[in-house]
Amino acid sequence: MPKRENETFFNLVFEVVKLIPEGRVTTYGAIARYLGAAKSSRMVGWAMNVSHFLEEKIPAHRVVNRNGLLTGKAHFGTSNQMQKLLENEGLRFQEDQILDFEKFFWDPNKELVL
DNA sequence: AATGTGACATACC
DNA sequence: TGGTATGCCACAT
Repeated sequence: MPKRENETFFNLVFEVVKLIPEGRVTTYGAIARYLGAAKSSRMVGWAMNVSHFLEEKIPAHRVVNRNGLLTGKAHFGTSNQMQKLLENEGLRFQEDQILDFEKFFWDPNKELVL
């Protein structure tokens, strides 16, 4: 339903999210910062929300909040869907939180070169 | 057209 | 240490 025709913040978000390597995760803030809108981290979350309606496959499960907490798990099919996907990529959890989060953290600002 | 809301992050009591 | 307030932008109503 969303018409992602225009190249907007959203599209950019998707671009970045799709670049997240398997077994890695990043945060809303990191993405927002990478896009030059550090204070628009909320929009990243919105983008993820909309991503479910998109035809493109957005690994939204690889995007978590700054605490490495699966805040968006509720938006996946089941509560454990998101965690399951990540576990399948080799991550471990404890109370919906990623263990060694920093270790798996993929910062577009670092990994990608502007 | 205006207002409210949201998968966050930061700053400030 | 922890709650409240604010920024930010797209989307739904």
